[in-house]
Amino acid sequence: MVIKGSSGQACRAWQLLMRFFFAQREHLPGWAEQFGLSSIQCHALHLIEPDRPMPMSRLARALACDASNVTGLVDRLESRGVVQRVPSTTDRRVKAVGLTAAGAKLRGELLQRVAMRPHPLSRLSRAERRLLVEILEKLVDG
Amino acid sequence: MVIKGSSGQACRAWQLLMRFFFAQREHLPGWAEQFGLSSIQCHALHLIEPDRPMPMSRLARALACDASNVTGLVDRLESRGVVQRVPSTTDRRVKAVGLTAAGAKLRGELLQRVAMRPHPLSRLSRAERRLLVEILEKLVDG
DNA sequence: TATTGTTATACTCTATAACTATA
DNA sequence: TATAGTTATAGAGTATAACAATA
Repeated sequence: MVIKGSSGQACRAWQLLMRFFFAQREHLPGWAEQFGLSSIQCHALHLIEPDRPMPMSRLARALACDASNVTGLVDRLESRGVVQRVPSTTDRRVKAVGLTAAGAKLRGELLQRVAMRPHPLSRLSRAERRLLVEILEKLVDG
Repeated sequence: MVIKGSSGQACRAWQLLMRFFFAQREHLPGWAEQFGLSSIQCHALHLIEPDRPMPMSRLARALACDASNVTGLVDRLESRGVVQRVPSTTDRRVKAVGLTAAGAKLRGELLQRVAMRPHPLSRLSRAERRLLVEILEKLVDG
């Protein structure tokens, strides 16, 4: 596939990042299923820190989706027993989403499993890894 | 967010790649909408090369989804006027998905736009880009 | 018998619009 | 008036199972 535009290397790097993206997109749902969750549910669970309930509206912003979706998403997570709606004490309109004990446990396992996962990265040298981190930080934060 | 397991740097790199993944996941649908397509439809369109119709079953494998989904996906792409089902001459069971003239044009614009997109990558030095490509190749192919 | 594509069905994710209860 | 969350509705992506046509 030949593409014109930009520098050759930047373009190639971008294509590779896209291939990475679609590879993840294919593998993630199967991976998440280990935990009885969809990939977006995993993402939501990882965003909610233990003992720190997050208002639904903030969760919607963090997930970059409409607030109306969060209702159903949280419904499903709640019926799965991993989160719990807790009313705000300061604003009676607000409901926050907090982890249950089971949710905090599951989230821990999930993060642990993610951390153990990067087998392909372990083939990189120490110097390569350091540089990759530097580059990705520029990419993700910028 | 503190995670135990693996080496610190590999873990950090993996977290960054995941952040990249979810950032893309948020931005891609909006980006694809420019073309009147969903992100998966963009992905499919980019997989089908001009003058090279691809059997539905192969497309399903390439998209890593069940064959039954491809029926609807191709229906929508067909009603959008960018692809066309063409019967195989050698096996009367198979239908291949080929680009229409409009589809080939759209695909070209799409790839062009992707190529022009990597602004964050252009901030990298030449050496950084080269190394990033090397590392990503190991990651994606492995 | 096995494979290709389709249909039927069901669930999740997504958006928009209208509604309620609060602020 | 504006905001937080819900509901109703619609469309797209996903899977499984059953089916017809073909190999």
